[in-house]
Amino acid sequence: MERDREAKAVVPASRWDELATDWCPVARALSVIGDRWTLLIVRDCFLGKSRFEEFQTSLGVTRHVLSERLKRLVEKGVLERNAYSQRPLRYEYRLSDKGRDFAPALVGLKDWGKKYMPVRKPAAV
Amino acid sequence: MERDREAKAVVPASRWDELATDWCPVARALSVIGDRWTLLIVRDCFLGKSRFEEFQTSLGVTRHVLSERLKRLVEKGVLERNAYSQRPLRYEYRLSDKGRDFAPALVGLKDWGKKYMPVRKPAAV
DNA sequence: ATCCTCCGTTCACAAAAGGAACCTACGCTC
DNA sequence: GAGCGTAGGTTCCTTTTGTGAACGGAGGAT
Repeated sequence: MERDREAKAVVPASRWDELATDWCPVARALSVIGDRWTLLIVRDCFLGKSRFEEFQTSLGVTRHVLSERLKRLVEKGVLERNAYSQRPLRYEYRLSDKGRDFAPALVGLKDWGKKYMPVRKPAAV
Repeated sequence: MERDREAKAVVPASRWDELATDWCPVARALSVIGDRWTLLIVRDCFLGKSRFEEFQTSLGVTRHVLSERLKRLVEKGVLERNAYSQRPLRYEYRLSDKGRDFAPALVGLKDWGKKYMPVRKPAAV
């Protein structure tokens, strides 16, 4: 029996969702992408990754959390979940227009990180 | 006796810190500002807020977490902690240059939030 | 038949956030 | 000088999240 996975909102509500109706657009943006892993998943999508295993090995996030974050991103319309294979029925996650339009914000983060968080190997103590 | 609060790194290391040396500048940026409250604190700073109580009442974050985040932001050089009063010894938190330079990223988030997360009162079910 | 791959789910435990009370140091008022 | 108020935290306990590792299912490859 196919359990009705698609049907219901699977990600439980949390304090996060309170931000979704905040007066401040930054807060509302954070209600969707404002956690460590979510933003990194989106970054990976921009880098062309699209599959569960790709995200998992790239990020080192636990499968549990990855699964939850992907569901949320799909729910919120940032990603789209499409079957890329019918016979072994497999899904991929791709940026929606909403997701692609996140690029400027990501670039802002990238530039700041590049400028203020340089990679330097810590000098031996 | 003045306990040596200033001296030691107070915020314990966490998985977050692993991101600080990531190859990706976005990840490195997230290692500093990549959590819900931190980014909102920074936003408040841009809005002119600077004191513990202001952040606390504005955000509704617990004092515990606020205290930790402020310490981290100071440690990481995003905020500066200055005494604004000597006799009752009180401190304020102000954006550093590094912090102020975060503006473009914040604007990116704001624009995205404004466009894709409009405030709409949920229709009564 | 048996192993392998992909995409998850489940479970027990560790880490972090939430909530409320408490503390310190000073100023103000009575 | 006792008591109240204020700013900036800290401490304690509970609840929520995240981690790590194992398991599952549906099909392919050998």
